[in-house]
Amino acid sequence: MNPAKSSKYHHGDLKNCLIGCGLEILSKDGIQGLSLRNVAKRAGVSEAAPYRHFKDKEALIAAIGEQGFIRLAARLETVAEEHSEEAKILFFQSGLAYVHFARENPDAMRVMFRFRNADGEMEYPALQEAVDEAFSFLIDMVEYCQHAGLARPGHPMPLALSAWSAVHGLSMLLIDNCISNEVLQGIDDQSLLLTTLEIVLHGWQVTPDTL
Amino acid sequence: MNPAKSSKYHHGDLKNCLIGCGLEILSKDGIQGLSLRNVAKRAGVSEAAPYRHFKDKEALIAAIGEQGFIRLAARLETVAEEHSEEAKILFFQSGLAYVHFARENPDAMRVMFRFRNADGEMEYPALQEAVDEAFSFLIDMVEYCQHAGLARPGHPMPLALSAWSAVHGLSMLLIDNCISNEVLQGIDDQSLLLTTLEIVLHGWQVTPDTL
DNA sequence: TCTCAATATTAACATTGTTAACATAAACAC
DNA sequence: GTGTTTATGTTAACAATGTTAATATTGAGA
Repeated sequence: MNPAKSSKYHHGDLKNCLIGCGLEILSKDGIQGLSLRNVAKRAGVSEAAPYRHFKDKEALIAAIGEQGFIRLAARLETVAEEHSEEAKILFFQSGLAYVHFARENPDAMRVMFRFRNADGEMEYPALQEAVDEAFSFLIDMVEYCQHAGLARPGHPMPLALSAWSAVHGLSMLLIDNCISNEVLQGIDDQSLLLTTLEIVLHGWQVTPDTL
Repeated sequence: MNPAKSSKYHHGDLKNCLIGCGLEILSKDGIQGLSLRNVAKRAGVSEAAPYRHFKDKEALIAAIGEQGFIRLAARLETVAEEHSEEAKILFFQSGLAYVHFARENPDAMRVMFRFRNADGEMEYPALQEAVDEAFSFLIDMVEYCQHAGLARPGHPMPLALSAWSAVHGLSMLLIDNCISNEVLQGIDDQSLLLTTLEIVLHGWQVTPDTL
């Protein structure tokens, strides 16, 4: 009578399986198609099974977001390893990697940045750690550029946030399809991205007293 | 028997009323609290009444997003009128206005940028017009800066998109509370915003052959 | 005044998040 | 091994929500 008696009653690794299934559904049908029941069905368990591993739907989405940050951080790490010899190239390749990740995982990207409440409190410490790791990579890169003379000395934080803002903003505008073909008018978005990065890098050399 | 017989059976301006009520709920309870039934209840009509004015929930949200863009465009227009004498001041004030708008209307902001499908097609022409108006303001500002010698000459589009990316990205990171107090370490976010704008403006002077 | 289109209501249905009550199996004490 | 406990899973039910069908009310124009 039971349709899947061959599989164990206890899944074994349901938690990670649910995260994986959630990611697949997110890629295929977007956030709209991501229901707990869908995820459970894809994982081959009953509709209430996820509640043994996640407090509620938001907690599952947070775990999916965490996975996203881990993958983004890993990608940036790879870039850092491959381009550690030249600060300028590292800067551009990092920015490219960020935007490419966003375009390849648009729904994951939207999910990743949705988990702080109004007080700035983070309810999901694991997600926070994943964010921190990605952010510390950014700070390292800024300091590397400072040592290489590509950026003005001083506190790296404002420089880091300006670069993050630019690549994050461009990523969001691209995945939200806000930059339409009519707007681009023949400019391909690869060169658009390079121009934006170029502008930020050049701007990094300005000293604060310019204001 | 009818609880509100005093009010007319026909509302008169239900469409705009629903948009207004939707905006209020969005500001108060966020996107989570925005259900069609909630909006209808606040407008004092039955749960199915909205369907005489909007195809579905998404269409109502699109109308709310349109309102958001109209308000943003109006705010930028005001800035343009007040600071038309000095390109540099116009640039900074525009950026400040964009980010302040986002921080004052975080949920509206998230809703505004959610309405293009995967093909880049916009299903809501009225929303598209509101976006175009805000974007044309941006182009005007870039050209003004070019004439004032603040930005390199040439196609204004890449410059416009770099600035949009920076202020949009910073807005999103701020309203998503991604820039925590530990990260800021005493840097107030007003100066953070100014630094980012300053970096973009300085970067605008670089010529493309720098690459 | 009569008719019709616009607009609103009520009732119903499917989907979904969530919980309670119960079932199964793995881990562990004896 | 045997029995107990704990972790993990299932089924059934409920409330909230988006949506539609059938119906009612009203305003506008012939």
